[in-house]
Amino acid sequence: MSLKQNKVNCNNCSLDNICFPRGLSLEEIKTISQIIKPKKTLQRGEYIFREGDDFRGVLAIKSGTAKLISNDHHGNEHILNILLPGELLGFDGFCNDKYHYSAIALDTLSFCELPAKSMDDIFHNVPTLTRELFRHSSEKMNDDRNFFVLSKRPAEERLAHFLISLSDRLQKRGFSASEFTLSLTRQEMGNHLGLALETVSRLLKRFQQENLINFKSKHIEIIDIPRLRAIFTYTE
Amino acid sequence: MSLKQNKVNCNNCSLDNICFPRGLSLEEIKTISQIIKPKKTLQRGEYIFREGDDFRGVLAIKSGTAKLISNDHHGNEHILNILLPGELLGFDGFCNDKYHYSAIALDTLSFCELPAKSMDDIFHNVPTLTRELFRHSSEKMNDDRNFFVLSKRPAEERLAHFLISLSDRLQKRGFSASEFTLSLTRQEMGNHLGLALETVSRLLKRFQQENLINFKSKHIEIIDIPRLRAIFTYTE
DNA sequence: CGTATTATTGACTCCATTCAAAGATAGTGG
DNA sequence: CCACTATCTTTGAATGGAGTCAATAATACG
Repeated sequence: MSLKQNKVNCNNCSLDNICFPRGLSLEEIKTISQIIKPKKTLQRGEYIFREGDDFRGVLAIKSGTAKLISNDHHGNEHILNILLPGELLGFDGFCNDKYHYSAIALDTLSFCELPAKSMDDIFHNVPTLTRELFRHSSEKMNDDRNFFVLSKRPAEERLAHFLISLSDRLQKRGFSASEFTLSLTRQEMGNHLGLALETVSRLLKRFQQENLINFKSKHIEIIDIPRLRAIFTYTE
Repeated sequence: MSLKQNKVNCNNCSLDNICFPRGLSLEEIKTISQIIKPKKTLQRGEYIFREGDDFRGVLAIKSGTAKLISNDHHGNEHILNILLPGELLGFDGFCNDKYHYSAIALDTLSFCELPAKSMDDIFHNVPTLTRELFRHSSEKMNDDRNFFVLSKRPAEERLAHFLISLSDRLQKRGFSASEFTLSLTRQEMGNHLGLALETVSRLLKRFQQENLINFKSKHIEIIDIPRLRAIFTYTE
């Protein structure tokens, strides 16, 4: 009983300039292509990993989206972040050799894996990737900090920032910056932003009335990106 | 004109089991002692680095405390964290080769430096330290996540958590868990916790009335650690 | 097609903020 | 060493932004 594994070729990947291979030479990309485990596919609702699972490695979303969830002492779920294609997750696993939050597919999703057991090998032999991993990890910290600082601002700024942040990140990945479908309920958006679901609903309606966005159910079109961005960028 | 630099000896350092040398062999500690820049001393109010400064390296607080500050689009300061002896800072600098927040001494403070220019050397030659740096960085991310999740809870839970978190971290570093002087104004505490300074003042008073703490100006004594911890741990 | 989940909308409530004023503390110079 | 000033803290009263509750509407799903 042997399973055939497809070989990874990071060099062919459309995400090569934002994912693991970022900044590496062709030679180095060949090396890591042999280390990285080929992509696996999950359906909506399936777990990439669960809080408390053993650290398997740093993962990269190849396609689809995911939500990161942490549970607090009161049994409430907290959506820490939404991940898009090309984004990495699992850096928290280096501490205690286990994951500290859960990652769940929001769509059909595929991901690649830089295995934990290859990590020492990488540290020894591919210092450029090591540096790049620190850079990725550092970027994540900066994004989180930014989100945290904004989480102290009023509801409308938080929602505006969330939408613009998605738009920016989608554009960087070659998707439309102005139109997307977000597989999140109002409840989940509210949870992520620290708002009641009713508040999210009311604000989306207001943004639509002000001709900033158009939405139908989970499909969102941003009509006026600059004005939506201005909501959390400038004080009026 | 030559400045004499004292040599670092991480092996002699009282913080060796929580700082850079954590988990390293005696041999490795010797190696990094030659790489790490000896400690510098700052007075209260002086900057360790400023937001936007070039990345000099990852730093370790040797003695004293510091606050990390970020500015938002509205010109408001946000205190991201309070750092205690043995804690590392600067991991955010790997991204864009600059620091993304400021670090300011709250007391007379000294710190050591793992220089940015030695980083590639370390990645090549001291993989154990590389791994340990990831572990440190990962721990920081987990602490921040924990703080973030709690920042959505009511004011009293946030303040209780802040006090217990300081107590825990101080104890781990060999200081008293129940008594300390915190060089922060009510304004700064409130800023860090996302609360108005008046709210901090009122809550501290309530905690004192409930015999959870005793305080006089900036000196705080925690009388009942378990009950204070229970405030943010259990729902009643 | 019927049922369950999700979304909208309105009315009411509350926690924490803001405003304001007095009191305490620390730092400075005569 | 004390007076003076600036800063910080406490306390009370009023306000408001977002949450909760509740009922209806829309959408998704088996």
